[in-house]
Amino acid sequence: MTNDYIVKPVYKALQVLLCLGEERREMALSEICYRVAMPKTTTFRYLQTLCACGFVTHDPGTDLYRIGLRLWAIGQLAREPLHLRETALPAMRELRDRFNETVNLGILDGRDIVYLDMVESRRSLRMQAQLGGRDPVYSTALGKAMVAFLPEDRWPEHLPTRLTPRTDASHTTLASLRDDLRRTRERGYGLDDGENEEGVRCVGAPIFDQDGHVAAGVSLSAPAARMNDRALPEAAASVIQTALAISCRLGYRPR
Amino acid sequence: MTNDYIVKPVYKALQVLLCLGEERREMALSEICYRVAMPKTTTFRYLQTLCACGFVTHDPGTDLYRIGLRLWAIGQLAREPLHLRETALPAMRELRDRFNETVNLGILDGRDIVYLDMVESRRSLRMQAQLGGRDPVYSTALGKAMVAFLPEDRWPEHLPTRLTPRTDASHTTLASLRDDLRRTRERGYGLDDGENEEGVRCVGAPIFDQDGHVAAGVSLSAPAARMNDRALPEAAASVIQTALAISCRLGYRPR
DNA sequence: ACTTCTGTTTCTTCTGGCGAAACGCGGAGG
DNA sequence: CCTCCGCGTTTCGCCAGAAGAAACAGAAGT
Repeated sequence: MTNDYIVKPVYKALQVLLCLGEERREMALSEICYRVAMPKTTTFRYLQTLCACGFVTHDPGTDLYRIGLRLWAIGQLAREPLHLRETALPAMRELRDRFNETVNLGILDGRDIVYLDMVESRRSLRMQAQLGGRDPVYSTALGKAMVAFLPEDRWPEHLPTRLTPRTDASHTTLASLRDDLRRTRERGYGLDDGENEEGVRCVGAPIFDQDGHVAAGVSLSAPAARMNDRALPEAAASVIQTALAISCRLGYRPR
Repeated sequence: MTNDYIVKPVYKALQVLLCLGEERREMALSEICYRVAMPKTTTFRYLQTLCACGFVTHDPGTDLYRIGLRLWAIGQLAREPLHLRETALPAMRELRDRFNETVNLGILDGRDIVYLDMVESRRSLRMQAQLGGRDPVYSTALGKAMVAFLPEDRWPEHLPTRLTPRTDASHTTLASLRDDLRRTRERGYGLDDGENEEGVRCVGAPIFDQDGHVAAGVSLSAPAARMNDRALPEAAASVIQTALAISCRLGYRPR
């Protein structure tokens, strides 16, 4: 079965929907059509159709569009990540309570990670990702931890062809990124050392399912001042331990 | 501006998506195409397209489809009902705490209500709607409370042309339903007396926005044994009071 | 073996998706 | 005042591809 069955108008309209959904704010027609690189007329029609179905809401006062009620509702009802979240939550809480830093659960989606759940530090200064939000695989500990444990011939599926550094610490070449992934695999955890956001350190480890495949990842994030080089080894070991505990609850059997 | 801009394939694919979303379980191709009343080939293509974009996930083992990660993620990020929920929540909690029964917040969406938020009773036997879930306007106190305060020429937008009773207590004719709506408007609250679910009573009142338009509704639900005819007047008065408090926080000015 | 049901593929018709261009409006600047 | 620009909305005609009937392939049951 190949991809011969893509209905082009549907595919393109869904890109419009994704654009609005990921932007997380109201957008104007011009901005949307620029973002999705489609002619204005086409984008306009898709938006009208999306509005007719309740997936998008148009504010006639401002002429801005935003995600609509029906999409919100379906999103609340969707069971997609439910089992994983429930399974991971107890161990995530333990990890959070041990370090009083934020713990994230995420999975791979193309070249991004998507945050499935998070258990936040109780401190004022804490990491706060968005449930359902995304970050690039290559600049996050979560992303690197998951990809590193995939077969190498599957890495290109999750890595960009060109790197857009998010900070001064981000990787700028694919070669250095692949080295980092190999290091990640050897030591068992991925490290985001200010690559996704300046001043933030993050340690991530992969979660395996019952077939031994990478199912998700769990990470501990903190301000760099609190996760310095002395604190890192213990944090890394605990993240690995947490990921393993969750994996076993998913049916994974370590060899 | 009329509805001359509907892109048919997009519209139809979104009906497939709505079908899957509202069903809340995995479905097979045959069942979906029966539900949306489309030819198998067409439905199959739409599903492939929806899968390609991550809105639907196909399980190759079972050949079943379900709502996919990307739709879940957008649903979590969507801000659609956020302001209403935040505004209503404190008053809803007070109402719940006063009666120790479940309080629901919902809005109109076509002929249904959609549950935006809920604050649940702490008792074992309690009402439990689904966040993002739907019920028909005509059989719910929430629905009736909201529609009753719309101009009557807008009632047909929200009422079915033919009634499908959900219980023995449900309305069976449009005439009796319209009488109920007029009564609702006179007394200020809608009553679901076992019409949506047997043995459940529910009182609902409309929430108005700053322009005096119906924005939402709030309701108190309980097992009928606990909300008998002696308890009903006080509950109704409190629900009306809560709705008014929320309305004022939304900028509504009572006359 | 045959039947039934499922999902997948093929082929041809003609609908309507598509986008360039035009239109209308409001705001900013000279 | 006028002109320009940028926005969203509308028009028009071509041909790409959406559409669906029919066939195919496989699995399960009798």
